[in-house]
Amino acid sequence: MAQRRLDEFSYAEAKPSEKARAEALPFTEAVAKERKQRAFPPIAPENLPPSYSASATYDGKTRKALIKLYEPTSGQIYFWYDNTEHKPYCLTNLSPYELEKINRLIQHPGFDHFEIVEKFDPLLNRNVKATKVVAKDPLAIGGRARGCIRDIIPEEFPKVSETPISPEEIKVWESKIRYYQSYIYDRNIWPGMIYEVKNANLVPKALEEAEKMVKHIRENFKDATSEEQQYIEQWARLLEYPAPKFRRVALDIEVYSPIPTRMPDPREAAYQVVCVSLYGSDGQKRVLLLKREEVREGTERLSADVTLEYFDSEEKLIRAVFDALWSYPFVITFNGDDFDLRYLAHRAQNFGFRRDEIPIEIGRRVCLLKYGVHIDLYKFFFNRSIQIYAFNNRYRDVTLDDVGRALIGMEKIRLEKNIGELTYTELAKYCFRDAEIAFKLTSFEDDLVMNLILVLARISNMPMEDVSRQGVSRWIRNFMHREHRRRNMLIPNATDIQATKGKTATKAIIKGKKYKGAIVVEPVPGVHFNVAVMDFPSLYPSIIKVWNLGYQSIVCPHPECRSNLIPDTPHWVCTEKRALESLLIGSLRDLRVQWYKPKSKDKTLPAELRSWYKIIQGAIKVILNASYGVFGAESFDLYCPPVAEATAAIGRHSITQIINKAKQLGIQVLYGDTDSVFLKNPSKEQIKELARWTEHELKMSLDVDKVYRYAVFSSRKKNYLGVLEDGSVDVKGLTGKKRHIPLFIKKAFDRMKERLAMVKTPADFETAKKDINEIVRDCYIRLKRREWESLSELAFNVVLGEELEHYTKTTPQHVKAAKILKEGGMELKAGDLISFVKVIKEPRVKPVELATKNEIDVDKYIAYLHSTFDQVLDALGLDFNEIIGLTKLERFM
DNA sequence: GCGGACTGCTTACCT
DNA sequence: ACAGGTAAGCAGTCCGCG
Repeated sequence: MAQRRLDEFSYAEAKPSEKARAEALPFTEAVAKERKQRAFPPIAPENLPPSYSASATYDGKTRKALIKLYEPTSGQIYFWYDNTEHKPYCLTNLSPYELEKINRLIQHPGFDHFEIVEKFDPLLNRNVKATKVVAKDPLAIGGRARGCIRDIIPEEFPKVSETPISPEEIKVWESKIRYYQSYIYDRNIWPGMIYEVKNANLVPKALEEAEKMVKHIRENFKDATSEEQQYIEQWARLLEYPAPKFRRVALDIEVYSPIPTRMPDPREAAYQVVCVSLYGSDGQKRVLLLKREEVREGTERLSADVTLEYFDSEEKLIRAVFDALWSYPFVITFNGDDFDLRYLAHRAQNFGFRRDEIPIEIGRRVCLLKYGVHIDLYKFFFNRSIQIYAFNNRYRDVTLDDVGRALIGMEKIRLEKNIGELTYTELAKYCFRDAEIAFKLTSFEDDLVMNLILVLARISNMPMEDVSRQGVSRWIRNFMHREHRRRNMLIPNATDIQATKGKTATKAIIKGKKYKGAIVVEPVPGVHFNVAVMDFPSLYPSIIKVWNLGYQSIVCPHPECRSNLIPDTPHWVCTEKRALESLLIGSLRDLRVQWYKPKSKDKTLPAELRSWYKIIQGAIKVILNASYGVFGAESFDLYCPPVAEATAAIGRHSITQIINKAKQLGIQVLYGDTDSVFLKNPSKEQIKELARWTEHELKMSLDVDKVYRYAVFSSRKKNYLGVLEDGSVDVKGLTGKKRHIPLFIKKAFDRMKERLAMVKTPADFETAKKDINEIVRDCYIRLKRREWESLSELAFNVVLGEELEHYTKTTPQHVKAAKILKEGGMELKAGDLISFVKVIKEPRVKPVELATKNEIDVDKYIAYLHSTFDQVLDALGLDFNEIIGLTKLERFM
């Protein structure tokens, strides 16, 4: 099969045009002048070469939806305005005749007209007539101000109705969808995909190579139903079209602060912007410095390719920064929404800049750009799903320093002085480094982050700004909404889904939870050689697919479906109509498991394509991982707890059946959690038979995920250690891997881990045990003798989960330490990491920087060492106290 | 008035 | 603002005990 390379598409490679080349030149007056002359808005010409729909928004001036197109050859953004007279609307079950009686509606300045439409109601399972209430602008439908159309209808109609009617009977649908989203659903515009402007119309650009691939992929799914194939094709198209090179600049600003520990308030913007760094993908590396009398020139230099520009007025400096913000299609910041861009915008306002001179649109929670697309990496990396599933928890604090260190091995420059006391070059270096880290966070591994955002924008149908800021439940909601519109289905209100399908029936094990979750099998303690771990790839998405789960299909209105019961629940599921979720999630799962995952590991493919496939499969993984949970999340627009409950129940049922079958086949099951079984020394035939049986009986695949040379189980669930064939060690749940424990203990644990990795046979264990004894004893003795390198090795590092005042029920140790820090004048907020050591004196804890060697409560640390090692020692037949006892003897001798 | 048993809170982890 | 299940340590409470 012929594989195409991404760069075979000529426009995918940025070939600098004359204009783009000018961008790469050092900053000159001429360049500045040319930029100032650039027209705004940059309206797309009658005919525009292939461009990416990077963003969508509503333009208040023209009252039109607006698509921001990124043309990668020139590296410019072009605006394409709607030319189809599309208008904002919502839907209601009242007739135009009834609605006409509502004076406040008819006289609303934003009201336009009514239309009668027929839609499929997924809760009633039939077509219904509805009235489309069309407005002149989006705020008329549902603005923040009171008195918008969506509120007027249920408020006023009971007053004017001839027959009594309660507000609950009056339905208003789809009034909370953002207008530009509504627009791109209705006009079938796919964010992140490629379009041309032809005769002023926006036309999708078909790429022959990509289409060939899409067809090829579809043909690989012969067993799927034609409906499923259609969806597989739709997803594959979104994923196969190439990504552009993103011309972009990373920006970071430094502001003078009279109180060095306090961040200046970006809403007041009361203090000077003293330095701004710009790090561009086009090679421009600029540091803009404000000349100040008190500052000396430093002796350190920045590298030769960085230009230092000095400004005698702050206003001019800000204008120079704004020039960049008017010209780059993508702007990268770390926390720009809440600081950098917000500060610059307000500072400019304070200077009296005209509105049209400021390139920033200040929102309540975000700061967007009038010209290009602003990506705030803080928001992106803060996203839990991104943190856990896309980056495997490699960073822990969402700070530029920690994310930079974890992902690209770059740290912030540590300052020993306050911003106000730095020399020019110290300041420049510090500020420039931040911009450099921010930029490189988007460029490492072939622009992984930019491409990931692009892929997610395509899957979720969201502008790049939104997808990079919002959570996974919004991504899923949006592609669900899009499909409702595409199929002419009414998008139900959350309250109506809940009223018809809201009840759960199982009892959760954890107090306060809504329903029962997964099964964890009691482990068989001890050391076991040759352990095969078999699991269901994407169990819950598979269940959603195979069992046709969705809010429509669960507890459907058909009497004949009532016997199609879900095990362990009173719920039944529809046998007649395929649920949207089942199709969308199921097809996405199949595509990942059967296509993108294997392709991302296929060494015969070119490296560049492989890395693109890696990004794709990672993006799908993030979405699939959340696809079950969202149904149990109240915040999700299609919240439907019985769907989540059913999914978990089928999961329990499936794994229970596997365990029974395994036993029946004579395989010992050592452990299992949710979707996995750990099998002791199974034969090839046994594995094959179990997989065959599962495929046949459960209609789901069961794979060998990995084989441990040996695994060590304690008696605790979610706690084990496994050594793979290649000698790498999986540690799961053990205290020794938890990130809050003192480094001192962690180091000893890691030594033990390394030693265990060397064990190949049961016989090897004997010497290994002796060495492990030694490791534990050594650690114990060093603690007793207070021989540690520094106190920070003894620090527990615990995240402050809440604001300090919020701890009212109890005062945990890290909060006690935090309170001591606060007394010393430290500013602390939720999310901060507290480092403390355990000391003898009340309150038994102290922030690490305030403690001294002799006040350490050594016995507490020994107790902690004990419990940490016990998790492994008891499985190895070793005893902590015996190890320590030996030591006592030795010390006597 | 004290200590052990117990519950609840909090964090970090697993799938 | 995806879910529930598990481990661990500590804070706080209750109850019995002449």
